[in-house]
Amino acid sequence: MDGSTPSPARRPVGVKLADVAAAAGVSIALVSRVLNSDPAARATPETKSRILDAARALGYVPNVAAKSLRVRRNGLIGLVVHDLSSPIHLELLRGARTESAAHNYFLVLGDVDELLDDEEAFKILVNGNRVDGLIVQGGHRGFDERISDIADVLPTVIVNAPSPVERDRAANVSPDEPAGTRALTAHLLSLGHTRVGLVSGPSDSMTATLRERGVRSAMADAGLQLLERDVVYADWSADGGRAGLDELVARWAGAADRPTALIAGNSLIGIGILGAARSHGLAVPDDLSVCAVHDTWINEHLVPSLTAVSLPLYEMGVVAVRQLLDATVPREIVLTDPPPMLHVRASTRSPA
Amino acid sequence: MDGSTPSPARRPVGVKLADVAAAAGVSIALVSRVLNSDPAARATPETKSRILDAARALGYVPNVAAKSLRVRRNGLIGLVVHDLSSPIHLELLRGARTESAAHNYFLVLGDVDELLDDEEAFKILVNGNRVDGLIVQGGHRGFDERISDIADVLPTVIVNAPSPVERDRAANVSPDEPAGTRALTAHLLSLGHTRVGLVSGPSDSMTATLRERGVRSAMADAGLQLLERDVVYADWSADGGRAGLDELVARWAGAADRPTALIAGNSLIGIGILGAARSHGLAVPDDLSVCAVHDTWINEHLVPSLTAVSLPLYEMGVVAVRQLLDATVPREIVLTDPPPMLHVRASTRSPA
DNA sequence: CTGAAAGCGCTTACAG
DNA sequence: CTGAAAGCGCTTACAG
Repeated sequence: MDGSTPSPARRPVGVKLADVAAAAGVSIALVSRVLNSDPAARATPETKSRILDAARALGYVPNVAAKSLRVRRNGLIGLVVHDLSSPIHLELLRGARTESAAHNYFLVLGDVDELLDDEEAFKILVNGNRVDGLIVQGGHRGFDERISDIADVLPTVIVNAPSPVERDRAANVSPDEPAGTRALTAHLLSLGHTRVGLVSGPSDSMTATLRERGVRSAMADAGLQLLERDVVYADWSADGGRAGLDELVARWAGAADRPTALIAGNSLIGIGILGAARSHGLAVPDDLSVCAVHDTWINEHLVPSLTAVSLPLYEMGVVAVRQLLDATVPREIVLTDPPPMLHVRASTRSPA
Repeated sequence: MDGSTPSPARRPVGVKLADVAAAAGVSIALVSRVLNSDPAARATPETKSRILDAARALGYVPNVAAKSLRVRRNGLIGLVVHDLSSPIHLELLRGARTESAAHNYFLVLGDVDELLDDEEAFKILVNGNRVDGLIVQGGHRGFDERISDIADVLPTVIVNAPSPVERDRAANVSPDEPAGTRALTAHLLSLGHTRVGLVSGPSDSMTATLRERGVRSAMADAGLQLLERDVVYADWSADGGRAGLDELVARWAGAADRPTALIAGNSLIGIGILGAARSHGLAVPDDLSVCAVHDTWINEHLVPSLTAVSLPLYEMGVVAVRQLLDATVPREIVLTDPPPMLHVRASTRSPA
């Protein structure tokens, strides 16, 4: 709630239960029961429809504050993410929003960094009965530590990245990360590449670790391995991808041999690699194949268009909401369905 | 509020005013006054700090439902947009979110299409005292008609596109659209182009009309004009941009002359044009300069990188929230500050 | 200045 | 089965 700020003009009070009751000539208790289709309420069909008609005629809509004060539930789910400008979070957001709507819930938006900065906002959101539950995006250095405080007081679902909270206190919903990079690696191997490099996310990121694991496992399956000198860690950004390739190219300078294909830890890194490759005079895919985790609409429009694997991020939002609303016990869910889907585009081909 | 769906486990009730009052040995009325820094409450400094200490020690956070039932205000602003996946809406969302947070308000998300489909959700959001006010994105065929219903009961700010609602009932915040395309046009003219084409948005879009007007006015200033055969209308999408260029190229087939530069109605259209140009064997910028409205991070990474003008969308979100929270009278605000900013990149150059 | 009390609009045991 | 009444946790005239 606010405190400091002037407020919008107060609205006129709307139609309330008492108005409907008066119009229908019954008690407000009965109206409440009928409107909430309480099975105990067995008013005659005629009375029932009189109530329903009156409610409709008056345009009755329950006052959400009064209702939630009574039932201790307010129809709001908090969604707390890292960075709204990433296309990744958008898919999550869309999934969560659609599923919430299907349950007549609305989504309240929070931003990790802001919540860390503004303790008051944090408390209002978490302790003020502001929301019925919270979906938080894990994998943020500073915020991960606070998740446990949240889980103390609110049903909590951590999405996107495993977090340090004990398994029985918060649910966890994440994509099958290794499966995604496994699919990318298998694709490259099937093209005939035998030496594959990785521009990973930050080395302390659990998500990055899982993705790297997928690459390693697919390589191992083929009797190959990911060489240490073919792996570099970078920010989850285009600049990170650019710096990552710069670093690899520097390593290649004195070497006899180099990878013929690169996997990017996410699509932003992939975009950065594409740009950096041009700077270094490396033609993609002729000199170097490139592919990335996350399929966003932009991949299609890059030059060359970017081969990528899509993770079920929309579904992650959907499942997170379901877990919050339906589940009785916190669970750890790895989304294996739909499986990661490979979108082959122009940035990958057989090695020269 | 929900009705149909099982709900998350009820949380234990938290610390309430009565607990603080008991701990401090005063009435709950006094606690309420001190905590809300009611100037009338002149408890001795000692009492005051006893209250404050007790509240802090117990971790008191006001119950938002009870509070809003009393004061008829709930600290929530609804933001209703067309399509969450567009980078344009994201900037608006970010601005609105940040400014809301500064006022201790949270944002509740709505989707235009979904609200049109789900009348119940619409009523809860609009009539159920769910939010204190609504920021809606104008320019949506179906939804624009509903805005007037909303403005009847809720403080309303229309952003992004002028809407048919009478000026005194809803505020209006939009960028200076003509100024944006004027800047693009002036840029092209300064490069030496004299015939400029336009792949506009839909012909029935007010935003598209305003942007077209900017092009015309800048051309007129230079004693030139935008020819009808150089204008084509398209969806606000990459596919639209692609179709737009296809159409223009078809027109050029039999013609002696054609534009040497194209302005795209938005960045998605611009991206589509870039792709279509490649298909048609047109080199950008050598054969054709291309630039667009809206500067998003992706423009930098396209090939060639895309010259664009940025509109103050973040600021639009900020101003919309301020208008909602502070203003006493609905206003029509055209954002002239910051002015549209031109980002010159590789997609524009002097004609051959 | 402070406290007791009313009341915001609902739901839900509890009687009848 | 239905209604009268209590109560959810606050704020705010109204007395004192």
